[in-house]
Formats: sequence, C-alpha cells, structure tokens
Amino acid sequence: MSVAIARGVGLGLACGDDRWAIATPDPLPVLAELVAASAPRWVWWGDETTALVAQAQIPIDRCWDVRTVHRMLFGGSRAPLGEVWATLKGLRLDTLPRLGQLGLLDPPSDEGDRAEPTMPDGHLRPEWIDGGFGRTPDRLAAWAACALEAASLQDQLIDGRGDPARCRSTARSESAAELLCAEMSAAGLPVDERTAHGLIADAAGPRPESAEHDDRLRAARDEVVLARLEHRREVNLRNPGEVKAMLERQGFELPDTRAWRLEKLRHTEPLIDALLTWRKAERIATTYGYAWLDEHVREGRLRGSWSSTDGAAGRMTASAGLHNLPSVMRPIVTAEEGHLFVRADLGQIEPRVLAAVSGDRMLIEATRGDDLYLPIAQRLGVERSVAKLAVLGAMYGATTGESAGALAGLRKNYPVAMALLEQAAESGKRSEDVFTHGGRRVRMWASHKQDGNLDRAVAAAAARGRYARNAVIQGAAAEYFKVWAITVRRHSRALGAVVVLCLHDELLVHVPEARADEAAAMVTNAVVEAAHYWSPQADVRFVADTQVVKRWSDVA
DNA sequence: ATCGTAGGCGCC
DNA sequence: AAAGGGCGCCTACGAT
Repeated sequence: MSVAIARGVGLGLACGDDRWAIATPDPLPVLAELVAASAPRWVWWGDETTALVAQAQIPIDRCWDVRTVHRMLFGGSRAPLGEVWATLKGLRLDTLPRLGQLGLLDPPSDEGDRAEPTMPDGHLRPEWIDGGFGRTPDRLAAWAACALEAASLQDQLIDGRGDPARCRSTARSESAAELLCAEMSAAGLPVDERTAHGLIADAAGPRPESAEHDDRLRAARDEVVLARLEHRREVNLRNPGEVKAMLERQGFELPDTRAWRLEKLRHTEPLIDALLTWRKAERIATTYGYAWLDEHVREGRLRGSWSSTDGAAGRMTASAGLHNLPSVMRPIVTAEEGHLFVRADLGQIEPRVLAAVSGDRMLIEATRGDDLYLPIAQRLGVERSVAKLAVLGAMYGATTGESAGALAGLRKNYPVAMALLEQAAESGKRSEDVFTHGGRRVRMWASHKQDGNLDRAVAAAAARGRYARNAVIQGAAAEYFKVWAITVRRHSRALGAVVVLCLHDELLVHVPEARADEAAAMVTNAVVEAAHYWSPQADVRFVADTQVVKRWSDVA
C-alpha cells in the first residue's frame, strides 16, 4: 500500500482512489499516529515534505520521493516538478507554463470550484507547484493524489528498464537516503564551539574587532612568508600568478604553484615551507574561520544542507564544509554530554564494488581478505603499492606513470572487471549516457564547440571517457553506501542513536553512552545486511572499520 | 555592480 | 608514485 502526503493548511492524504485532507492546526501528530498504526510506503513529491517529516521526527522508513526517483531515472541534478510531471505524462517540455512575473501572467483562475492540480493541457499548475497546493484542504488532498499518480507512473517506467527489480529497490533506497539527508540537515552535527574557537585562533589569530584589526592580522600572517624573501617586496599571496612570479625570482620554474608540486621542494627552501604552512592557515582563516562559525554553528550544532543525489554519479553532497572540514578542525566534532560517536568507514569500497558489479570471479576472490590489494599484487607479481595504484588508476582513467605498466597485467588477470570499465569509457567518449548498476542514469555531454580543433576534441572525448569510467564505480559505490546508511538509520532508532554525518564511505552515529557498543555492532552488521540487499554478487565481501569515539578525530 | 571562470585547496 | 574521478568554497580577475 502507498499513501501520499502533502502539507499546507492541514494534511492531505491519498491512497488509491481515495483522497482526503485533515485540516487541523497541527496535523503532524495525526501523521505520526498513522505511521505508527500502519507501515505503508509513503509517497511525496520531494524536498518540502522530507523537511517536514524530518523536523517532526516522524519515524518513516519506507518512502518514495518522486523528485529523487526522477533524478535517478533521468540523470541530472535539477528536477523541477513541472518537468518531472511533464516527462512522466509524455507532455512537451517546450509548452511548460511558467509562473508569471508580478502576477500579471498568473494562470487564469479557471479551475472553478474543483481542486485540480493540472491545467487543461495536462501540465501541473505553476502556482500550485509554487506552494499553492497547500492553500485549502481540497487542494492538499488532490496534490497528494497527484503525487501518488506520479509515483505509479515512475513504477511503470521502471518495469520497462533492464532490471526492474533492482531499479525499483534503488528507487526505494535512494528515497530513504533523501529522507536521511533531510534529517541530517535538520539535526546538525554536534560541535564543541570552544574547541572550534581555539583551533581557529591557532590558525587565524583572535577574532578581529574591526576591519582594521582584520587587516593587521592578515598582514601579520603574510609577513611570516614575505620575511623569507631575499629581496623584500609586496607580493599578494592570494594571487597564484604573483606567487608563481615570486617563486620564479627565487629560482623555481614551475607550471603552477599547487601544493603537491611544492611539497617536494618543501625541505629545500624555508620560503616554500612557510608558504605551504601559510596556505593551510589561510584556508582555515577564510573558509573555516569565525564567519563560518557564526553562519553555520548554532547551539552546538553545525548545520548544512544535505542532498542525497547532487553529485554527478549520484553521490551525496553537503554544504557548510560538512564534507571537506580540514582534518585539523575535526576535533571540533564532539559527541554531546552523555553521548559518543560510532565512527565507521567502508574498507576499499570502490574495488569491492567493481568486483560486485562486474562479477569478475578472480576479483571477487580477492575481496575475501581484509586487504584486497595483496592477492592482486601477488597475481600481477608487483608490489602492493603498485597494484593499488593500478586498480585505482583503472577506475579513474589514469594513463601514464607506473600504474599504466601494471594495467596490462590487470587486463590479463581481471578481464571481466576491466572490460566493464573499458565499456563505460567508450560510452563516455561517444557522449552516450552510462548507467550505474542500480539503474541511475549518468548524463554525458557532447563537445561544446566544434571548432575543428582535433586535439581539443580528442582531449574532450578522453575526459568524458575518464568521467564515465569513474561514474559507474563511484555511482554504484554511492548506492551501496546509501543502503548501508539507511540500514543504520533504521536500526538506530531502537538504540536512541542518530546518523549525523555521511561522507562517501564513512558514517558518524551519535549515540547515548550506554548503547554505544551495541550501536557499533549494529553498524558493522549493517555492512553485511546492506550487501545482502544491494550486492549482485553474494560472495563479494564488504568490510568496515568501526570505532567508538568521543571526537570524530579520535582515530585509534 | 554582478556574473562566470580559473587557480587553488579542503575532503572522499 | 603520479597528479586520474567527484564535491564545496575561497580569492582574483575579466567580461558583462
């Protein structure tokens, strides 16, 4: 059974042909009761409802998020509801109505007394999409019924896909992951603000009291680097061109001033060391400084917006620095009083996923151990580090260096896995969309300019090849990760635990101290449960490293 | 002024 | 050991 919901002046619900609305000042308790009483699959259009369910902490596990499923079926990250509906109904996208500016072109009020979410031509009413659906109980019920129809159309569409059962299960898990994202957005990540102030002060100095003070602090940070110059002069360290010129004057000819390039020279020259140290501090001062703290941290929680699907291949994204907090800042992520974190990350996830989606028997064999690179190195007759580099290179599309040498060995020993990657790369070169194992479409793009420059066209095709090659692995890994995350979310409820961070292959779960060990075991077991649900190959082994910590940075 | 892009760097 | 895939966010800068 599926029940669709929408919320405005009350709660709109639809189930099969029945539609009804509950118009009370606070309909959420009613919804909570309904959830407790039955376990339907809840259907909704997208963000607005997930935010509502998350904020009200309604414990829904089974859902169908029309917008999220649309992104999965058609690719791309934008999915305006008007387009979603038009696509499902086979309506022309170039006849999509737009919400008139200044109200002059608002759709005529020709709907009469009937609450009808669509116009005579079949398109959704822009004014409804824009929030008008919530104005009256009748509209709410109709909007919910319309979501139900959209979900049903998507379900039919999935029947026409190559592997409907798998595609359907991906649609469901991705929908639940979207709800988890809404919950993480609402709850935030526990952060110790005093530690944060201390770390920011270490890098950027005290909190500036005025614009002039800020300038002085900046100049003082710069001075440490500039003082190393043989001939003192003003250089804008924030301008890569000026830095490059400065290094040239010091005798360093470099194509650019990237850290990995400078790192090699670090110990030959105090100036380089000072510059690299400056950049680290500057990163914290600018991106993760006081302004960041003021904007994103409130009452001990760091909040950003999470999306389950925004990454090109379907990875999660997060704003507010949640996905790229520098490691030196990670001690700020601290469990609250009486709580601990269960921190766990999947081990060697991408090559294990490659084994699963390709079904390469020899590679599957290699996943049996904790370290899958060891048996690969043995087969190839190379060092472990070389084998690792070669496997990663094959998935990222590296073509040069030592990894390229081992590539031939990989092709010979793991032909099925390598063929899958090659096929994806070929699709990419031809600008043909690729599909992840779970059925997500990953859009490719055509060459923008046909300027007749063959070199550039070849380079662009090669870039698409690398992108597509990586997308089928990264995308499938993201699908498996999300299944793991929602499995943990579902089991967390009984322990009073909450998933507070997802980072591509890593989970952070906030849990009362007394249940921490139970939660850790649950998280580890969930790796197997998720593999059972997701993996097309039952004998691929997935592993996780799980720890109970007070701070995110407490890695044993 | 506002926008997009490039170089850079943080994380995976 | 080489510098390949993804994301968000910073500054500087040129185009609009």
